[in-house]
Amino acid sequence: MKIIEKDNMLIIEDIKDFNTTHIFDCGQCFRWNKEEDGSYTGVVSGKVINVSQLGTKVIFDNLTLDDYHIVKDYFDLDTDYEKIKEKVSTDDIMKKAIDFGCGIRILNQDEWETMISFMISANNRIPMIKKVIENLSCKFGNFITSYRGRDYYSFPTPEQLAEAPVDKIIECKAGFRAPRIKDAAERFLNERDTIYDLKNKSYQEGLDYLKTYSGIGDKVANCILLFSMKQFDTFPVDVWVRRVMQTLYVDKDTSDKEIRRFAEEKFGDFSGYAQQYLFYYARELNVGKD
DNA sequence: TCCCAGGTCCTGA
DNA sequence: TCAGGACATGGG
Repeated sequence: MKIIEKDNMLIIEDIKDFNTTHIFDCGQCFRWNKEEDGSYTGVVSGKVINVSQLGTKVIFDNLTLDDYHIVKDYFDLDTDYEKIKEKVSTDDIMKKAIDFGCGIRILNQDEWETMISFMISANNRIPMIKKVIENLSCKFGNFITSYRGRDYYSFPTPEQLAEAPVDKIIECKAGFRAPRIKDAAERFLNERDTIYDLKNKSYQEGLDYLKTYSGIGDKVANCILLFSMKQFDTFPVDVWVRRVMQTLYVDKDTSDKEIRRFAEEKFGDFSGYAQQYLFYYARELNVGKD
């Protein structure tokens, strides 16, 4: 892997297991938008970044070498995905799913943003989730900059959402989730340290803590643990994962809890990665629907 | 009009 | 512990 800085761009050559489409469209993040040229623009650590890819060359626009640590951490660039794919390739189904979603990386997202984003995901569609998050950012976040003719705002801080009236959060189309979002923001102000320390705690400890929030159940808690707290031994079960699992692995009437147990036993410490490959595979190919 | 979405909460067995 | 209905919102 070679890193070059040029004209406010960071260019990484010979990158392995990195595919922008698969990374941004596999449902783990909601703030990246595809540009007309096929690149993606999003907000990370309060910075607007554009990512484009040509084979094994990835270009991060609007970024300097001083900020390399931001993308290194966010895109998990130090992790060897060859090893992960090897561990997860336990059967022909997984081999197919990995082949299909090759280049997926599990991003290291901010805990606070991930908590609120997945609370919004409950009983919601991905385009709508993105819209609500965008509305919240425009209304309560800070203006960052204009990029390619579009205005970008930071994700609102806990303070900004704690101060927001519930009816203004409802105006962002958050629906019945609005009071839960406000409650979470108010709690976060006092429990910030506990939350940012969960990545150092056990999976079970994190799960139990997160589920004390109104609006965070098993599925959402597992997504938060996986996508922002480096807990990879978890297997969040949503409608798509339920479908693909019931179609390819277990009986039709298997409960979500049993599916999760089955998968966590099968994939162990790599359950989260397996789940992402399966989710993307199921959703893109409509596995189990109809 | 009805069904459904990266579910959760509440109620009643 | 578990099944079943309610819950905002918008697209198909």
